[in-house]
Amino acid sequence: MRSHNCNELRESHIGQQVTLIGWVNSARDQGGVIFIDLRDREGVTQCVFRSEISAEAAALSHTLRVEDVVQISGKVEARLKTDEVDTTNDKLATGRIEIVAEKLVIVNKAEVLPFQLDKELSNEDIRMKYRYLDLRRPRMSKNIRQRAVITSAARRYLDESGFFEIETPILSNPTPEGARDFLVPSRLNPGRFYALPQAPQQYKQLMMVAGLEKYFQIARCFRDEDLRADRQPEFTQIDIEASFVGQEDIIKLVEGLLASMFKAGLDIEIPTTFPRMTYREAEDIYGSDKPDTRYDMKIIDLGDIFATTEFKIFRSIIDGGGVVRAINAKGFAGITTGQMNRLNEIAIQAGLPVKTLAFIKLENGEYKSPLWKIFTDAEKEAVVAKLDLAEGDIVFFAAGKRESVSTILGRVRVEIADMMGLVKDSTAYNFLWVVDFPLLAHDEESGHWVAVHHPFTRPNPEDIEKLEAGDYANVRAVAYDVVLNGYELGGGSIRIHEKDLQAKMFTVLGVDAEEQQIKFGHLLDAFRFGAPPHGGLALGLDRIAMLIAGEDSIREVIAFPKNNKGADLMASSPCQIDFKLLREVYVQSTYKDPKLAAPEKAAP
RNA sequence: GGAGCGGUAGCUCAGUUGGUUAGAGCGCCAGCCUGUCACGUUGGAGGUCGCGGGUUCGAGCCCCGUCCGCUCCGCCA
Repeated sequence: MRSHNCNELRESHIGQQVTLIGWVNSARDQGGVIFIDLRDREGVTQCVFRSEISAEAAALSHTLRVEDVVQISGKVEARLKTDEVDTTNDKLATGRIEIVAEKLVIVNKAEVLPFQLDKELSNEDIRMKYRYLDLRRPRMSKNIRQRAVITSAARRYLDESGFFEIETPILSNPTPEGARDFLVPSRLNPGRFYALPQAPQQYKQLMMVAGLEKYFQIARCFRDEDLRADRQPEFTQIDIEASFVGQEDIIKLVEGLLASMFKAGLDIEIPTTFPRMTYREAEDIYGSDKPDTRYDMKIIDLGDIFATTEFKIFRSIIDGGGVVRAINAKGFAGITTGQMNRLNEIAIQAGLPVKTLAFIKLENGEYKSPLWKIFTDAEKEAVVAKLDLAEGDIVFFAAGKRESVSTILGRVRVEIADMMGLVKDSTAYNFLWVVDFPLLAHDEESGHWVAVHHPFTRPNPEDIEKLEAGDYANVRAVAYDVVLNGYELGGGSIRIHEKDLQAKMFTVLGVDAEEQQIKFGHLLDAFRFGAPPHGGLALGLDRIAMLIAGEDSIREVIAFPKNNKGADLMASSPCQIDFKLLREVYVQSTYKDPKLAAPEKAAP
């Protein structure tokens, strides 16, 4: 069908007879001479039609329309370049040659497309409905290719590191205490259901018990939760588990893995030792467990300055074990009213107990602040010094419980960075390990302790006494997240491999012995028969591909993603299921469609 | 479940204080054009202003409701 692809021919091919096949990328009909840019997935090659060469081909070329599939045969010729005329095109890799067409076969005509492939398109409905056309656009085609390349690099790296790629069941059980599950009814077992896996967590641990030692999987995972730009109901993890390893082994492996993926995807060398930060530091300094460290704007604690303050509000908060903290948005004193309102909204949403975010700004040598008249001279001086408050700066304050203040200032920090455009270098990749996550968190709503990572996570051996003593809030886990530019790329932990410790953990989480046996019996049993110490991590492949592609939604790196409501507009899924099909799997719908349920109005 | 932004030609968007026949660019259709590469050029077609109701002499614009999309919070590794 073809002798070369559309990105192959160079000056060295001049004089050769070739056949190309692809899509009409553009047609420039000049009456006597017609230029067709022929495109395949590799690139574009210009083909010229002249009636002197082939009257038949030239006549047919007048009828070509963008996106027709055509086969063109002819001779490779040099494009003319003299002092007077230059017909070469440096924008094309093939721009120094062209095909002088002798034969044209219209393989398949294309109707007029619903949108132009060479223009950006903001209507995501239409993009998704015609996703197969959307994917023809260079940007999307590049994204999908890049994803394939980095996936392949990950496979190669793990393969070379001695990991077996092993598949785990898609039809499995619901995940206790996890996200909502997608359910699949079982026809052979009336009234019973499978669930699609949220992650292959238990299977991979059981593979370690099985003695497979090093496992990975490019694993599809499913969660029935609300969606976001970086969240899809089905997504892909690079899931990794290994035996006889500690945290340092996993960290080293993953640093190398990510380096190989970035090398493959972007041809850049990233440093293979990432900075580390404890969870506590991340929360205190950046107000997030996945801080974006491409810009500074650290949260500063002012507890020492206000330790003995007369200012009643700060006084009572500090006495009550709370904190007073602030961030300095350097050079942002010119903040607009609209931006200020936006920050207030964000702060309130994040839990700010008052209606406005307190600030101090220094403009034209003058301090402006609702707090200024309240602070003593010594406090003013200390605040200015500690926050490095200079001309043109604005400082935002929050006071209250430690966690709440972190959240508020962390969100405000990110928003300010966005408003100020602090991320100037779009090719900056700030990797970071966040370590020493807490093992447990108290869920205010249910009153229970819940696992911060998951219930199989190993408590830090130094904190075992605290676990025994019931001091749950202060038990650290051997758990770690890898973060890039404010996105969590992945997380993992060293696991519990002892039956008794695992049972103890379940008990702390409020799972009694009977329930343990029902839900986790297989795992507890497995741990009785010589389970090796093990641990691992899972990386979000979609997010990595997104960041490498420079996109801000994972939909841009997934061939057929779902929209905000989990729908595929092209295939119209999810769809209604025929009553007969439901009956076969013993499922009865209790849903009443409000549109159908509305009583018919009598015609007038 | 909540908040914000959006929905005007096939696509991207503009549309003033509510006022004549709702505009532009690209695309599309029909011509012209032998060196273009965002080709150029002449002419033309194309609209239920998301949908429903209301206010008004008059609504793309104001009000109420509703649907859809996106972003964020809640939720979620």
